[in-house]
Parts: sequence; structure tokens; C-alpha cells
Amino acid sequence: MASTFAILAEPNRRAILGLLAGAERSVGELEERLRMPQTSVSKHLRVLREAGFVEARVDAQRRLYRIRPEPLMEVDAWLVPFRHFWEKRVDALERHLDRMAEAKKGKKR
Amino acid sequence: MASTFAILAEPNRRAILGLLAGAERSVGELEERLRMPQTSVSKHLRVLREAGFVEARVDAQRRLYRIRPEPLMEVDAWLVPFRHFWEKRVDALERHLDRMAEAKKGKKR
DNA sequence: CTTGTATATGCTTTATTACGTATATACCTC
DNA sequence: GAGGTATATACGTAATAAAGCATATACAAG
Repeated sequence: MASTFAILAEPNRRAILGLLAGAERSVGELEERLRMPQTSVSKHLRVLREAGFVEARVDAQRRLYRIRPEPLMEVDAWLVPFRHFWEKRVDALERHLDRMAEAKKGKKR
Repeated sequence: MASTFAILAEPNRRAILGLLAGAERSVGELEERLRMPQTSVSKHLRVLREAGFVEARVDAQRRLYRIRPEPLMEVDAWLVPFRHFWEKRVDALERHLDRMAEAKKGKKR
């Protein structure tokens, strides 16, 4: 039942996700870049996989892991009620971008 | 040395922050709304306070707690490298704006 | 200054979890 | 199929942290 946040509490797991943010990577690559034992990497990947943060695809003996965004989107959504504490003028920018997107739709017809 | 995420891993603490997102509240109010023992609320508040998530102001015997945004901003910042996984809309808009800028340059010549 | 109210802290127990070590599985090459 | 490479799992141990209960501090009201 470990929550999204409990899973992100582990620094090595965040490091793994950080590496996967840029590109799909094999267990061996993660092991090497993070300088941590392979069993440890595999165990963290299992936790991340079971919680939906990553998925693997098989390439011969290797497993190539990549990000699944859903749980991170949850975190993003959880932050919503707090954003007004720091996003004063970004709101204005977003409204501006939304207006432009609308204008684009209008012109297309 | 508990990280920002480790602190958010505790569900009761997230609940406290959720309540404080809307308004400043006393310990008693939190205790009542969350239906948890006062000592528990106080202990979680201590953790949140020491990590900079909240601050208290004194009102007679009561302490009124409120959000401090900094640690949550960190979380928001941590998400940045992952946002492109789900924020297609903004990406598409940006590409569109780039194309329009290019087209304009072309026409000018 | 005594009593009640509001909040904080200390101690003990229990549960969770990360890590190391050893081992298992799977696939590839010869 | 033997040996090597890549990854996963099982088990034991140690560290961490949440919860319960008791108690302490601080202010207020009479």
C-alpha cells in the first residue's frame, strides 16, 4: 500500500527516475551511473515498477526501463491547492497561453 | 536529514498540509477535523515545522499554523524534468509558435 | 494561586524498509 | 550444453519512524 510519496522518499529511487527522465536505460547502465550494487538497483526498480512509475521492455538479457508518467502526474495534481502560494504571475502567463491557443483554433476554421 | 519527500510520505502530514492550504488553523482545529489524537497532531506539526513546511504564530494558548511554500516549491521543481511526459499541450503550442515565427521570417524576405 | 484549556515532549513498543549476501533465472555465444 | 552476461529474488539484520500513553509547559480566568 506504499503511497506515491513513500516511494519517492527513497533518494536512490529518485536518482533512478532522474536518469530515466532523459532516456530509456538498462539496469546495467543505472548500476554504473549510480554506482550502486545491481541487486539494489533491481530491487528499487521492482518497487518503482509495481507502483507504476516505470515499465520495462525486454531486449535479450537486458531490460530497458522507461518512465510511466501517471504517478508523477498525481504528485503534480496534489500540488495544485498549494500553487497559489508561489505562482502569482505564472497564472497570468498561463491564461495568456490559453487565450492564444483558443485564438489558433478560431483561425483554423 | 529527512528529505522533503520523506516528510510528505506520511498521510496524516499530507492531510494537515491539505487543511492548511485553505486557511491558517490551530492545533485544536486540526485535531478535530482529522479526528486524530492531539499528541499526534503536535508531533507531525513539529516535523513539518522543522522541515519548513509550516510556521506557527502564537495566539494566547493557541498556536496558529500556516503553510510555508518553499519545500513544496522544491517538489514542484523536482517534477520539471518529467513534465514533458504529460504536458503535450504546451509543447505543441511552443512548436507552433516557433513555426509561426519561422514562417514570418520567410515571408519577410 | 488554583483550576481549566491548549499545546508540546519523553519513553516504549511495533512495524516497515533498505541493505548485504547468496542464489536463482534467463538468454546469448561458442 | 557449457560458460558468460544480465537481471531478479530470498533471507537475515539493522535502522527508522509512527503510535500510544503519560507527563510537562504555557497561558487564562476566576
